[in-house]
Amino acid sequence: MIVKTFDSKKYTNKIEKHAFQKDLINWYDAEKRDLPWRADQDPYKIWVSEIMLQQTKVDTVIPYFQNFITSFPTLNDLAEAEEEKVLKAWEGLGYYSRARNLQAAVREVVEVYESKVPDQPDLLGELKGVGPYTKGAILSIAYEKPEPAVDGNVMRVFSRILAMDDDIANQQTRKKIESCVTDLISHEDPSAFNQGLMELGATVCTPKKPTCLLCPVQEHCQAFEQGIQESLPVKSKAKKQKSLEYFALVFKDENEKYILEKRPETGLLANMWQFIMIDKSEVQKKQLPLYVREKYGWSIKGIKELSPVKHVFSHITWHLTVLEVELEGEIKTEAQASLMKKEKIKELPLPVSHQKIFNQIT
DNA sequence: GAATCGTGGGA
DNA sequence: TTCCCAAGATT
Repeated sequence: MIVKTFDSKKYTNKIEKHAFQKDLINWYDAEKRDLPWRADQDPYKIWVSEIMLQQTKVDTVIPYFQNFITSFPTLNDLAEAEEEKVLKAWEGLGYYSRARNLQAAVREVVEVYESKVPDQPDLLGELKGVGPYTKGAILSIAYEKPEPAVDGNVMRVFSRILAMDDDIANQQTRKKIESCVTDLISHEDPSAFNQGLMELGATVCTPKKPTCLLCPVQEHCQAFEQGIQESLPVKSKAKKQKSLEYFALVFKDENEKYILEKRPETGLLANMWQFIMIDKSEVQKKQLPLYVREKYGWSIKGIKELSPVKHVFSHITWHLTVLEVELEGEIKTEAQASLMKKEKIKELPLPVSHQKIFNQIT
């Protein structure tokens, strides 16, 4: 059997390890930003912050983190909370499965590990939503264990430090860089080492126009030495996204009540609430009254067209034609749909696209 | 391995 | 406008 091996030493041997560690950690200790999740080493709070920070900027996360910890101060509080309250606290942050996975994992920690976040890599990595990066982040930051925590920042920083031209869009590259970090990580302060790499990537070793003149590890950087820092890391481009068109129907009855439905528990915007959507390819606007009568059994008194909503996701763009539809008679809603007043809607977790619709309701 | 899964901000 | 980007994980 042939096993492909990656010789990380081929890269990391070029680095003066202890000087690199010292320069990075001293810089981090002096320059690190004062962020709310750096107030203490509570594994639960570190965990929450790391999940929120996935693919999300620090400035965006700060208020969500503050509110989340106020609402769910401890692991047990989160375990006992209603899922809908958790989703509401996550509303607007995106990637909502993060919130559901976090709560599921926290419940497992309560039941299986007596409410103590595991400090063993294998056990921690089995929890829902805890992948290679988050596992390493919790272990190093909360438990001072010398484990790699390789995110986009670290891949960029290491691509430059080591002058690696591997495509960072390739999954395999993360594993290679994990090996390199394992070679170089400080065993005296793995937390400052890992966070220092990320802090450096976020503030100095930026994707475009890195400020190498301010870099604490400039003298250790192979890319800077070769003058190729602007062309690293190599990253292949994502393909173009699809476009989908829907009617978004704001059904309203005689008592100023609106009809919303809960989305399926898997897939896009799982378990979030929304106004009823109909794929435009299924029905034309003229046919709507007939369609609504056949599918829902409701009679339409009048239709008013509101402003269209365009919403861009990572891989899809929604074009929503928004229609406020007055219904007559008594309304019976199906299992997953509910009739409710505006005040009630405000308590439900809505994706941003449907907040845009809600904000148009008079 | 490639797709899926959100959102807001900046160049 | 359009594109890229941000402390990734899951399927």
